[in-house]
Amino acid sequence: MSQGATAGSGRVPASAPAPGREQRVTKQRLAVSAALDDLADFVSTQELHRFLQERGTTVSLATSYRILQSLADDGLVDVLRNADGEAVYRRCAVTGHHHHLLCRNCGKAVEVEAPAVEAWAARIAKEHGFSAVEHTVEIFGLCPDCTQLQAGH
Amino acid sequence: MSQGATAGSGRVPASAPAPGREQRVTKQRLAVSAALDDLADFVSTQELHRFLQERGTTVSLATSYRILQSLADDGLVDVLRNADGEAVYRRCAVTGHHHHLLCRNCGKAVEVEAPAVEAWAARIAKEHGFSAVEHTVEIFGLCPDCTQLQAGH
DNA sequence: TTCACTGCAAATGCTTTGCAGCGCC
DNA sequence: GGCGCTGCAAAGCATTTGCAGTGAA
Repeated sequence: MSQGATAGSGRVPASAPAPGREQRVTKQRLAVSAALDDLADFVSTQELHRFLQERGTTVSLATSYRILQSLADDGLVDVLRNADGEAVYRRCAVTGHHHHLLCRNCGKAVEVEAPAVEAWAARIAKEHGFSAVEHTVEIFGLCPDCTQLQAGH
Repeated sequence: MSQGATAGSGRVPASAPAPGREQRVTKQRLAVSAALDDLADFVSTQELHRFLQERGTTVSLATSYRILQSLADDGLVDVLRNADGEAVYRRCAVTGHHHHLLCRNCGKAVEVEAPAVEAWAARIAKEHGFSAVEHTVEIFGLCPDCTQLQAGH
């Protein structure tokens, strides 16, 4: 609690993500980006690193962590936590801000948008005088498939 | 990712949790249970352990982890992951569902209700065929006091 | 040439586990 | 009296970070 919030990325939420923040295009960055495209599903840093090794591309583990965090900070990928508490990333299908509907059994994730919730969060924060606001919204449940399995049990 | 539930506990999912699985009533177990009642909200094991220490009850950190996992295995508490990937627990039967507006600087928390959000979450889940739904909503920002401090800086 | 990006390895911090003693049943 | 539960300390792991060399612009 004391080491607060920062929602995954160990970065100070400097309110403005610096627009002119250029990023050098390196072999490693391209490799990670390409891997995310190919995987097209949530992967942990460890998994992505293993994938790159098998593919023959060499990117050190530390660098994998750094690139993934960087991408997440820039909003280019989605960050979530799997059941083991590891951070998992996936290329954003939707570029805008959105939330997730997660199956607590199989891990399936559905992206959902919630303009109403965004507005609500902004209003509540304003009413209480809060600034530099961010929010997280996650819905957990059993997806249709897992619901059936449970019922059959 | 592939392995559901057990969330971190290196425990074999023995399919049937053995009905007669008796649990000895120890001072520590009672202390943890009482603490969960008093906190009545999601706490990480570390937080709960700190809380117990401040309260004067002595329960080792390792034991806190064991008891919390045990309770979770028996379905007596809810388990979730916070933004930092730590496991957070909460007593199941919650009276009065609500969310929080948190200051990321001083930790101040304001409880807020959001009937509109509850309804939205339920609807979204239903649309996607999800059952046994729960959700978490947290808003992070700088409280009025901390906003001023930042501005003055 | 400059300075961000990398790789390596050590460090960090949460969580788990082995082992011996204690206390609930 | 037996055996599960505790505490302590060491081990395990994912993730982060310091530092010096490399390469993109």
